[in-house]
Amino acid sequence: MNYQTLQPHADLASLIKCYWTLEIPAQMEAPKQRIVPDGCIEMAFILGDDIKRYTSDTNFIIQPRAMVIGQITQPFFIEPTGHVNSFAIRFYPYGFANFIKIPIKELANKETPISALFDKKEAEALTQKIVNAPNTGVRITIVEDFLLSKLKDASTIDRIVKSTIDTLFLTKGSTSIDVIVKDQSTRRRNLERKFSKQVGISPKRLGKVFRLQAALKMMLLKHPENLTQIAYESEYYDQAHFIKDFKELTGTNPKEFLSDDQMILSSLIYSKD
DNA sequence: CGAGACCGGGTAACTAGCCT
DNA sequence: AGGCTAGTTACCCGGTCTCG
Repeated sequence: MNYQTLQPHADLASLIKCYWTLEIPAQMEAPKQRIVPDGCIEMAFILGDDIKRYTSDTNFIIQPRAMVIGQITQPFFIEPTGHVNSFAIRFYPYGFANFIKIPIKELANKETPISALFDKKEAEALTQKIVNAPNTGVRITIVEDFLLSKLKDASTIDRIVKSTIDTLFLTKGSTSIDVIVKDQSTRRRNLERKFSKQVGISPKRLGKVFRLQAALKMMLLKHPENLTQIAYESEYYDQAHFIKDFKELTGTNPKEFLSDDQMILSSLIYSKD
C-alpha cells in the first residue's frame, strides 16, 4: 500500500488542504473500508479498478470515476474490485463552494460526477487529461490549472464562516453556536444561511464532526487506558454522549472500533492530513 | 459489587420555513 | 437580511448491562 499527501500551490492553499494518492495492489479478499466524516469535501479520480460503495448491507453502487464527495454525516463503506489507484483533492469545509454554481448542500452524503458540476465537455476533457497524465505531479498541475480557471473570485470566502469554522476546529466543536454568534456581527439565522451556502451542513453538525475527529485521533495515537478518558478529553460531556455520536458518525461503537485493526487502518488512511 | 460501557427520555439548543 | 415559530436534534442525567 502506498498513501501519499502533497501540498497545494500557494494560490489555492486557502481552499485546498492537500492532494492525496493511494495505491493498493489487487487482493483476493479486498476488505470493506470504512470512511468516517472529517468535515472536508473531496474531488476524487479513480485511476485503477472500479470501487463499490455500499448503500446498505447488501446493495452497492459503482462510484463514478471522476466525482466530488460532499460533506458526509454518516460512515461510507467502500470496497475495491481490483487494484486501487486514486488521486484526490481534499478541500477545506468552505473550500469548494466557490467553484460551482449549484448549492453545495446538494452534494452532501453522496458522490456527484464532475460532469454534473461543470460543463460536460470540460469535465470529460479534465478527466481524460488526469487519467492519461504520467504521474501525480502532472495531475496536480492539470487540476490546479482547471480550478484556477473556474475560480471567479478568490476572496469570496466569508470571513465569518471561516472564523466560525476555525473556532469550532480549535475547540473541538465544543463552542456553542450562540457563543460564536455573540462574538460576530451576524445573526444566528444568517450564519446558518451562510453555512448552508458555503459548507453544505449546519455549524453544529460540522462541530460534531470535528469533535469526533479529535476523539478518533486521540484513540488511534494514544492507545488510551479507557474510553471515558477519551470522552472527557475530547470535550464530550459524558461517555453516553460520546458513544452516541461515535455510533452515528462511524457506524460502530468505540470499543469495537479499537478492536478491529482493519477499521483503524482505513481511518488512518483517510483522516491523515 | 465496582468500574467502565452503553441506552433512553425530558428539556434546552439548534435548524429551517415563512413572513416582512 | 432579520424575526418568529414549529419541528428536530443535542445535551444532560438518570438508569441498566457486562465483565473481572
